[in-house]
Amino acid sequence: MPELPEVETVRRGLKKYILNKKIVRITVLENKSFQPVVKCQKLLDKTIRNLRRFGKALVIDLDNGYSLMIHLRMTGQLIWRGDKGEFAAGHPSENFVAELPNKQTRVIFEFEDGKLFFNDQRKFGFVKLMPTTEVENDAFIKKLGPEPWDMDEKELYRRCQRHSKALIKAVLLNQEVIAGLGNIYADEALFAAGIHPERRAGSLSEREVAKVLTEARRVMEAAIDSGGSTMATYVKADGARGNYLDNFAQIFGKQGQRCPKCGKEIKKIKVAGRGTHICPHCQKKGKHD
DNA sequence: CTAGGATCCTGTCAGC
DNA sequence: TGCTGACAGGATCCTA
Repeated sequence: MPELPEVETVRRGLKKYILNKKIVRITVLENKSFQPVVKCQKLLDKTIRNLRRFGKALVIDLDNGYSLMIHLRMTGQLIWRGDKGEFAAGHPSENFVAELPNKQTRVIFEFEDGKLFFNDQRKFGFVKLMPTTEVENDAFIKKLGPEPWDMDEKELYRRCQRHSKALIKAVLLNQEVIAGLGNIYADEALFAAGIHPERRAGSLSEREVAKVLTEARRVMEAAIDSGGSTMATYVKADGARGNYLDNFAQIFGKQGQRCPKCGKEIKKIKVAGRGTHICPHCQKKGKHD
């Protein structure tokens, strides 16, 4: 998915088009994607009052005391097609420029001046309707760790010590430890910090943990800063996949290419069940400081 | 309690 | 061409 920077890009982009707008029609094409589907008509004639983000979850507050929590998981996308513009973000694919709805479209929210499509190839993502007062009690949101900017390096170090036997990459992917990092930004942050993803979290020094946190913030800030315009460019382009990531990433998806720091070959390995990109020269397993 | 693997689902790609 | 297995920007459930 869509990690924190992409969800933030969705939030900012959608806000321009749907804030204070009324939902005039709702179509659920895949029941699994809207929970609970029997209540979907509660959205009818309701107005969007706020868009919030909790880690990788987007929350849309309505004016009737209800909220929509949207999680894009691996392949979710939110695509706006309106009279006054288009916007697409989430998992990049040809859907960004395709005719919609299509067979990956799960939910359609219609407004007076446009349509919002929730597309999701693998159906892991979902839209969940709940009272606004219940959002912060939602199991996922309740367990969520602090945002990278809301915790200091000592706090992250403490959390690494608590999961001392786990691999550092697994710890960074754990949303209860720190909110928002996914497979791309975990690899990017570890590469930038010069830390091998298979190091045990408890083996990192305070200084190494501080470096990881600093780099995680830096790569995510950079992605958010470039996200909006890059996505807009992407939509207008030919739909060829991957421009955004290819331009942004230093290490992710770059296996076989040369490390930007030392020039040696970037490798792809499996860590914590996920494809993981490293420079074996710059990220050594035994390295301590 | 933690750590690690299987699982949900659709689609694409490499290799035979 | 058709088949097979691996893999995918995530999180949860189950087991040890």
